[in-house]
Amino acid sequence: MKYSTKVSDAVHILAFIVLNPKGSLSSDSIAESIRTNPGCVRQLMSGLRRGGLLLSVKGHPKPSLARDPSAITLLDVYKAVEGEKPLLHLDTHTNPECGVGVQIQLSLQDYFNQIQQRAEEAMQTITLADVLERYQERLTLLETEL
Amino acid sequence: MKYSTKVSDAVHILAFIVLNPKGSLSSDSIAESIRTNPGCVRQLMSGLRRGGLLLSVKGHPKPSLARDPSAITLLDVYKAVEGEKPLLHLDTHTNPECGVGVQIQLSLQDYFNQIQQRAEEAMQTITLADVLERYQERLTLLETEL
DNA sequence: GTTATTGTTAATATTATACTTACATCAAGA
DNA sequence: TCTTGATGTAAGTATAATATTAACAATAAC
Repeated sequence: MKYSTKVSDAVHILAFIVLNPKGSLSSDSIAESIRTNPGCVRQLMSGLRRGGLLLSVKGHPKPSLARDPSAITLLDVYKAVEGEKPLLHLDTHTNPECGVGVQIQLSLQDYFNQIQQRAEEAMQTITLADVLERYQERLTLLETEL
Repeated sequence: MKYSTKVSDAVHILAFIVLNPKGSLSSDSIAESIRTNPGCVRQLMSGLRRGGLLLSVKGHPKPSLARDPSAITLLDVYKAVEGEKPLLHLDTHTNPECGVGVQIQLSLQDYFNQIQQRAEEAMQTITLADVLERYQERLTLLETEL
C-alpha cells in the first residue's frame, strides 16, 4: 500500500498553527503548506480534535492548540491519528489447520507488543516543543550559511 | 495499502523449519502452513538467504538455518525482509515554496530516527529461540487444558 | 442575510504489498 | 543419462490501506 504519513502531516499542522499566529489558519492555507487539499487537512484536524490536542469550531478558521507544545508528545499525535494501528503487523491469515501457524503468530504477538511498547515510550519522550526547537535551530543555521 | 506481514511470515518460515525436522520443507509445504503460495514463500526465503539467516540451494528442498535460533534476532529478520524501510514515514512531498514545510519535516526526521532506533534495540533483544520457547509454553498449556 | 469556512461523509485514485505465473536451473534417483 | 520435482528469480496482476477529491449541511463573522 501507500504508506501512512498521517503522524508526519499532523505534526506539520500543529507546528504550522504555532508558527503562523498572524497569518491565515484556514484549512486551505495549511493544505497549501503540506501540498495537499483542505479536505485532507480537515480530516487530520478532526483526529487531533478527538485526541484532545486541538481546538476548533465549525465555520471559524482559527484553530488553536489545546495544550502547550511542551505538553503534546509524538505519542499523543500517533494515537490521535493512527489510533490502535500497530507498527508491526501479525499475519492473522495463517492456516488454522496447522497448529504451528496459529500458535507461532500468537507467540510473536507478545514480542511485537514489547517492540511497540518501546517505540511508544520513545514517542512519549518527544514533544511538539522539541520539534519546534529543532526547527528554529535549523532556521538560524540556514541564515548563518548565507 | 495492504500492510506488510513480511516479518511475521519470515519468522513463521524459520520456526517451521526448526519445528519440522522430519517432515517436508518444500516451499509448497511451508506455504500451506502460512496459507499462501509457494512463490511468496520463496521470495521471503530469498530475503532471508541474502540476510545470511538461511541456507538453501536450488532444486533441493532442504532449507536450514544458517545460525542457531538463539543467534537470530527479530532485527536480523526485519533487516532481511524489510531492508531500510522505516516504521514511521515522513511526508517528503510538502510544498518546497513553504519554508515551514520542508524544515519541519527535516526536524521530525531526527526524532523519527530516535524512535526507529529504540524499536530496533527492542528487536535486537528478541531471538528466534525466544519465540520458539514461547511457542512450546503455549503448546504445553493447551495440552493441560484438555 | 450574505459570505466564507468548517466538519463530515462518501466516492475515487494511488500505490506498497501480497499474490500469481512462468521458466530456466539444479539435485536426486532410476 | 534421463526424468522428475523442486528451487530461485523475475515479471505481471490483484488486493487493500491510504491519500485525495468532491459535495454539502451547519456555523461564525460581518
